[in-house]
Amino acid sequence: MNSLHLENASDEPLYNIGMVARMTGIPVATLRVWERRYGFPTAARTPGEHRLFSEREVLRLRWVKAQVDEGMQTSQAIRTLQHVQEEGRLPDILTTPAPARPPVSDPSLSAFHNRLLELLIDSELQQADQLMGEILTLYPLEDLILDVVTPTMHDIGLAWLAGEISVAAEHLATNFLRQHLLMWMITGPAPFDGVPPVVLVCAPDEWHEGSLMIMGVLLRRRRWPVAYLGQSVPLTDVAALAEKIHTPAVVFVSILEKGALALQEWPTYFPQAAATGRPLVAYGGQIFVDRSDLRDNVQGLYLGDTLRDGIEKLDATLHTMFTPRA
Amino acid sequence: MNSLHLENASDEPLYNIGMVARMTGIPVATLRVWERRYGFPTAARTPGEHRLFSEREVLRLRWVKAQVDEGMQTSQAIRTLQHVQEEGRLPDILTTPAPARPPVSDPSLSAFHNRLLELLIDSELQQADQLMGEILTLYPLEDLILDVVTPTMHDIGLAWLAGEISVAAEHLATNFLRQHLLMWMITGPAPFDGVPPVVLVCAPDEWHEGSLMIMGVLLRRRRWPVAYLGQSVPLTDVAALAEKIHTPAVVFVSILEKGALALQEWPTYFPQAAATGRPLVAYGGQIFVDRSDLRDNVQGLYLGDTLRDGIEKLDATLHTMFTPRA
DNA sequence: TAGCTATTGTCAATATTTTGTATAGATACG
DNA sequence: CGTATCTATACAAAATATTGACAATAGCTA
Repeated sequence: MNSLHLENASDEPLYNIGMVARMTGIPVATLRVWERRYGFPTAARTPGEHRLFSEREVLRLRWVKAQVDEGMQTSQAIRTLQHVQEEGRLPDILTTPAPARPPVSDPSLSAFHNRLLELLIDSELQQADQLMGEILTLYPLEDLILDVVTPTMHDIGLAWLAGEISVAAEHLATNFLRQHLLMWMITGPAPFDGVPPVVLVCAPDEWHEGSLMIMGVLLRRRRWPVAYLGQSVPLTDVAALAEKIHTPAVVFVSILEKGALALQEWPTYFPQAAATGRPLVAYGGQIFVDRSDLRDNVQGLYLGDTLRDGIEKLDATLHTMFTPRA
Repeated sequence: MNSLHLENASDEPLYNIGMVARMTGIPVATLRVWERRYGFPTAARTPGEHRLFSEREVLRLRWVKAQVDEGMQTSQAIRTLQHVQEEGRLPDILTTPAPARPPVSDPSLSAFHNRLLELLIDSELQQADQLMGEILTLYPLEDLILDVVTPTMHDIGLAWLAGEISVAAEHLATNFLRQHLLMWMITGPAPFDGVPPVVLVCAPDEWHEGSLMIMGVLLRRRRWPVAYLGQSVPLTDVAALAEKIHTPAVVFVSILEKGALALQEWPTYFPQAAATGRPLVAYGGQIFVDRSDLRDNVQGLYLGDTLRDGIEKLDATLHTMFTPRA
């Protein structure tokens, strides 16, 4: 049993008011007056009536502070917080820049990964949902995806291959993760204005869309609009679509050798892109990591061996080729 | 900048007038004078008589602003909005086309369906997104799904069959709609507390999940938690999962005869459900509409010939069987 | 064309609310 | 004992509410 009880740990009364003021940047007097006027934040009391705030309350305070700093009125921010919590919606850490970004390779993220895997294998969707929400209050979405969702998807695939979980459990878990990824692909920060969407598509004869979806989400988070095609589409059709919408880039992902081989033919269908480099054609996927020889025969930008490398390289390249206006 | 999730617009009074002015670009004084002159927008009040606007009201304001920016008179835009909302019908002003006016979007659902189809076939994702947002300012999500999304999905399937659109365009359009449906399935009002999720799954050997996704969204909108399995899962596995999570109901959908025939066998795998009626087993899908004889050999609750009937019947039955606490 | 009118956004003046901060006396903590 | 925290009250700056007036525009009429 994994011993990570975030719920309990963060509800524990820990910090006195001065500490909280230093942690959040909210003056002591303000904290008190907020409590009196709005009933927020709530705090346990010592026998002598001194306030003790929990970790969770500090997070909520940070969120409210962030909203207020962005111009929202205090009462409104607190109303919104409470409304959002009643609805079970996550506060949009997604739209507001993460304050004081925690270190990237935080060991607790791998603990979250194990916990999420466990919940999904047990088909505990509601708890899994809650866990994702909690992770998002602590870490940016990008880290959640790269360090938690990606390994979890991978492990579920393995468990299914090994016959350790039923088809139903696998479908349920996969759809759970897929739903969240697809949602994140269409929500989030406003996309760059006047930029046509980047085309994301599996290689021909390729049906695994996991890493493609993740690339889609990461691109979208970095404000590139995304046209998600998903599973296997003939290269002719991709080329026609790319030309029609004037896409800045086409991204292919392949897991299987068959798809990688088919990709070698892309310049035949995109002569213009092969000659001029526009639109950008990029590719990646596990098969190119395992079989580096396959990369030699595929033109275009190789996205590197990891998703992290991939999104960095793609984002950087797009930014050098285009200068999107906000 | 605060980005509103159009899909979750609620009636909760949240935003003060200054915030609304920033969100909509309508000056504070104008908002007040509109209220005074036209009775729109409406706003709740704080104990001190300050206005509090809901998200939905912000969306309505955005819609009106868009119409005004396109040249419509303010009073007329507001009249149109109110007319549409109260009677679900267009005022004559719009049905008898104004001479030489820039085209104002026609707020009728079938018109929206055609417009959305057109945009998706042309791969105009951003415009399609905007259109869905507009529709949601005027109609509830349930109408958008049943009267716009469903026929659009259907027509895209037909266009693809007829070879009128490329595989790429079809994938793009389908994924666009799928993304929105899956998002709506995991967002929305807080689900009933303490109720295990309803299991949604395609019949065996059935790969079309369109109407299943729609049922999922509609159920979720009515606050039933949903476990979405999607495509073809063996009945054994479905039964095991259903038992494990103590689901209140299992919903099967089938489009093809093969799936409908396989469904006849479900009582073998769910002896308890067949005997006691718990969990509820319900089914539906186009094949049962076309071939009513197939219904005779499938036990369980038949959901009726339309999605509208289906959700009503399912919701009602679930409510009689269980009394969820809020 | 000139004049009248309805529509519409903006502004001004004054009163009230909201909100952060400051002060004072008492109590708790270590 | 010194410092921190408690409650309660007071106060000033910013935002909002209400009412009435006014200028610009468009459409209509004589």
